[in-house]
Amino acid sequence: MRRSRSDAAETRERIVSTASKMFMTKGLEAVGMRDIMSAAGLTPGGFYRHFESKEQLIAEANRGAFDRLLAMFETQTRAMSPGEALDKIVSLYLNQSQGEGNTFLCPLSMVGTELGHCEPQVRAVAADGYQRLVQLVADRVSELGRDLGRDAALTTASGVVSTMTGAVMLANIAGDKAAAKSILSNAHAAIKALLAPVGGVAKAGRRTKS
Amino acid sequence: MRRSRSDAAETRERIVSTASKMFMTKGLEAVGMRDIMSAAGLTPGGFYRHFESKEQLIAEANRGAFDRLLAMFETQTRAMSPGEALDKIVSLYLNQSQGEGNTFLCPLSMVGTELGHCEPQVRAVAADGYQRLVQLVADRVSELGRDLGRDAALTTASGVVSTMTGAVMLANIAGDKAAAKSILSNAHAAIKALLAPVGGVAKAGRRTKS
DNA sequence: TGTACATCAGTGAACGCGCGTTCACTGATGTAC
DNA sequence: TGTACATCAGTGAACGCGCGTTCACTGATGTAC
Repeated sequence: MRRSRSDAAETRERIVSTASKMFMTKGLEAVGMRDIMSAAGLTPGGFYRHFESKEQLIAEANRGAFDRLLAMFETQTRAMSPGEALDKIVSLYLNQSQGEGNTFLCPLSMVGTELGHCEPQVRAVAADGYQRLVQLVADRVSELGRDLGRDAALTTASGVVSTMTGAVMLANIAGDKAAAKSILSNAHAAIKALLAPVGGVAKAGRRTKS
Repeated sequence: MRRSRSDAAETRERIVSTASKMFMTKGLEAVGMRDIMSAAGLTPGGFYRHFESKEQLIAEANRGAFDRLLAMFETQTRAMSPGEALDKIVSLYLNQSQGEGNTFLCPLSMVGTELGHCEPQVRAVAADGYQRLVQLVADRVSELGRDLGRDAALTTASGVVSTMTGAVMLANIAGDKAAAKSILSNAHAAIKALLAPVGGVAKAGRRTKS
């Protein structure tokens, strides 16, 4: 039975956001079309009124996940000093999959190695998400260390993002909760050490503009 | 036609090592039993004379990959100073998937997020591999900074491993070779910065035992 | 505004396919005497 | 050492299943007059 245009648009969004959560928590290949559609309260056939293929849904679901994650970082750190903002972003990122209601999950750390084997369309979304995440961090790093060049800020930010994504991925593999916590707190310490010379939040050595 | 026991043992090893390479480069779910068996010069049915299931093969293939990787690190850094050894290990790890003949690939960075969704048996192998990798790095860090406690060395090593695994995973997602190289060299710089205060190889600040 | 018709969101059964796995079979290897 | 037999590594067709996708269909929505 046909639905109104706004109903249809709502359905489409519901499919994408439902799929996004399922893909992040269970993996791209492990989640089937029937799983997604029934979780969205629909039957399988309806999917193809909205999307061309599962591949396209994966691309949109990941883009959506990046959008939500980055927007959340922006709002959560609004009006914070760059040092505080960086620490908050790192904390939020590292703990993304620790609690129960994990509404903001990053594709890079949750399904990163699967993305590496996807079609160019999907990989482009992932590569773009990575760039946006690095830029978000680099902006704060730039503010923190005003004497730093643009390149130095991007280099530092890239290192921070590698550490964060790696740590969350490893924490998801770790058997027990304690091992996961340990990986994450070690990564947090490493990132603080990385940011310290810029003038950061760490206890250790500080170096500011002149 | 039955083969001798040594032939059979050889066959078993060939299946594991063939599977290991294929799993690392294409992903665990993307590689089918027929692919593996035909790459090993066999037909599908023979598989079950050696293994109980694909799951068991995944576990063994990953254990083998860790064994080879860690043994390679040991031999490649034998008789090096701890600082040189660390730098060599980091270089080798970061460039594992850059060349053509990638014979030493780490499951954590190649199929890490897929491992997170596997059965406990497989996750245990991955978690153990992670611990061994951290220990290998921590040993060198300990040698480098003799005044460092055991815990501090492990913490630093854990940070280094998070950064390495994240960087290689991200480099595998990156569209072009240049972006990949950039991610890897930024990660290398971050790790040097992390190791510098221990008394490491970086140009920046050095701090040794009194 | 009311009516007639085209559109199309959503249904749910069905399609083809490739997956992991099983199985009857072959014949060289290993074993018992 | 030679012979008879059991074992089992490897074959390749087949099984059942779940996947992504297609399709005829339904009926409310949108459109034309």
